[in-house]
Amino acid sequence: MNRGKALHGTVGPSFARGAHDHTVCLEEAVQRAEALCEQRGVRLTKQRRDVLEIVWSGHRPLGAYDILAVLVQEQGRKPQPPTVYRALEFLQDQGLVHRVESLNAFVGCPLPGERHSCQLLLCRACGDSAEMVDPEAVESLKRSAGTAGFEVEKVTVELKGLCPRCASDRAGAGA
Amino acid sequence: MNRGKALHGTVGPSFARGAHDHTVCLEEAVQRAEALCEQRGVRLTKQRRDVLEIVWSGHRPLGAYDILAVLVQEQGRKPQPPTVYRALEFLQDQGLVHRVESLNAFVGCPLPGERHSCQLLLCRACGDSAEMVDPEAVESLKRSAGTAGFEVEKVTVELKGLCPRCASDRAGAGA
DNA sequence: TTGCTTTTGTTATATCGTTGCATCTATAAC
DNA sequence: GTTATAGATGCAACGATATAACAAAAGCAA
Repeated sequence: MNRGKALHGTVGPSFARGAHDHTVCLEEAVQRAEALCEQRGVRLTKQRRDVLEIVWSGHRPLGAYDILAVLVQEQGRKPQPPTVYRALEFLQDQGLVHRVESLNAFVGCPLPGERHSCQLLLCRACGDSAEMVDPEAVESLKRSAGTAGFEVEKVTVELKGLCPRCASDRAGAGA
Repeated sequence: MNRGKALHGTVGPSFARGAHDHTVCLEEAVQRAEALCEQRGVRLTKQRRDVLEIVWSGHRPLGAYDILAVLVQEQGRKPQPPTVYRALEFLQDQGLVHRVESLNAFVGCPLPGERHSCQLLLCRACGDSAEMVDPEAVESLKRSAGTAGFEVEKVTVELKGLCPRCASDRAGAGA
């Protein structure tokens, strides 16, 4: 878990730490979600939990229709797009998942409950993502915008590039 | 024009400066585009120039289908989506327009030719946008990502909130 | 002119997201 | 327990965004 961790640098089980036990990773995410929803008096229904688990099945952002496909595969019923989008909306409102604007996709948030604007690292090679917290950058952005008279409400930062693994693979291949 | 201007703070005819002569603004943008394309030996065809002018008809990001609608309205012919997307792709490659990821829309770049990652200010009330340059923030982001072993190739920053005009309108309304 | 490359036209289709309304389910008041 | 209510889900249709594949045309150079 990340509770009590200083909010600077990469957070969550990002590719920065290499391999990890994803079963545990997923379990902890669901437990955090349960605790938060309980605490806030909102309902983490089966649909919502299912969608959360699918999003958390990896660290690669998933499209709404990817999620839908998994739901269809896993269950007898045949949910429609609104089902998925509604669940995602709830999860976003609760800060449990982030929307990745540049991919039209969704990814689990390793820091639910903490008020933060997230900075996402997106690997263009393997598709994996990680969340990073850089308060200085965010402060600088807000300051610059403020100088221009702009009142910032939401900060979206997405960095595209190569994750450590893919970068070294590329280097190793002689590129 | 912005040539020679220090690359820090808002750039272009943003809402930071209030009203401006947009006819001149558009003309200069097209002239910059022509000069750049000439210099690079690429072709700013009629289609591409038309799309550029439509994008630059205001400072509000336009969707591809908005642009398409204007093309249909202005011309006898009836272009199809690929026409617009191809023109937009060209203009993006040449750094003449930016894609606004969080809006699935496109907006003219006031700094073509300069190598920069753009930080966009997006007003949620009036829809207008402005471009800002904050090298410190970008450096900080790259540094943070680098610490995690991530090789940054592209930095996307979009700030949503209220532009000066809309912010003061709101305040004036007693809100 | 001829041949080649680049651009545009055209049709169809893929992908992403929402509206509107009916139905069901959990919760609470009685 | 029954019933009223709000919240959640099911469902059908649709709207918005984006691309694939191939044909035709336009620019350019030998």
